[in-house]
Amino acid sequence: MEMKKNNLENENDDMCEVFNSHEDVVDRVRERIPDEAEFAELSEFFKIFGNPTRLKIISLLSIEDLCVCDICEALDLNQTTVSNQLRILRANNIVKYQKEGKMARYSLTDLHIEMIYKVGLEHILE
Amino acid sequence: MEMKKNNLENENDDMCEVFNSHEDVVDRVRERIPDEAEFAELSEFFKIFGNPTRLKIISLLSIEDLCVCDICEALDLNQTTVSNQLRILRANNIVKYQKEGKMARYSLTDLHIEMIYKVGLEHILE
DNA sequence: TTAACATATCACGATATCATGATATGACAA
DNA sequence: TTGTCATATCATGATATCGTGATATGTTAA
Repeated sequence: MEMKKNNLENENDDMCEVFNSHEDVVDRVRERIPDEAEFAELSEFFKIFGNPTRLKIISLLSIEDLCVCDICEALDLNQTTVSNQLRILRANNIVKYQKEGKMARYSLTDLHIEMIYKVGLEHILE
Repeated sequence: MEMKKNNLENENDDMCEVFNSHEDVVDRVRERIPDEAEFAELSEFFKIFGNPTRLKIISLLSIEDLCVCDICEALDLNQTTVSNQLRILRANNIVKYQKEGKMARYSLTDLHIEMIYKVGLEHILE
């Protein structure tokens, strides 16, 4: 049992016992993934895309920059809902805005956002 | 007020009143976004990425295909947790698997998954 | 058979997230 | 300085999601 650890190619490839599962494979992949903090940050980031209201806002802003009341009207949502979701989008660096008098004109932070949205849409449409 | 509806270029571009917000803009973007059902499906899809355990699994599988117990060990997570998350990933068409005797070897469904994961990671790392 | 192992499902209490009503802020016009 | 409009924040109850213990299923070897 102990000997097997040092084999680069494990001949008994179907074996997967609790204290000796494919160790070489496990060690190899473990080194190549991000750390705990990065996974936490990344999941917070993706969580933002997991809400239809926020996706709708992202979808609109991928077409053109808009003020809050235009977003409300285009989506037929009340102002509180939109404003709350915009706050979350802002806090997570997904949208930015520019004040223009009374108005606030929102836009997507960068192209990553649009790419993620579009690849996701492509995926669900097969 | 009523006349303004038909202007292609609205001269008073800063106006944004409740019943007459930039109508041309609103109408234009409203037509170009997905429908309610697609937003619902897309948000369910992205929700999957919004959990660190699932992201870790996706991250591992973007390196190579793995069986359940290797995932458990590489991530130091108990079997129930991994198996439950794999079920969710399967149900959402994010991973697939192949039975090999007692084992189940998991892999990512397609390249969209890897792309979304990697663009997201790029985004948070600036 | 029986045992051991790999994996899956069920049930549950703790926690997080949602949309929204009430209310606040801040800009402009009268 | 008062009113109105655009937007933001706060508080809340309903709902969803999380990780996990207990348990079930299915495969292989003895």
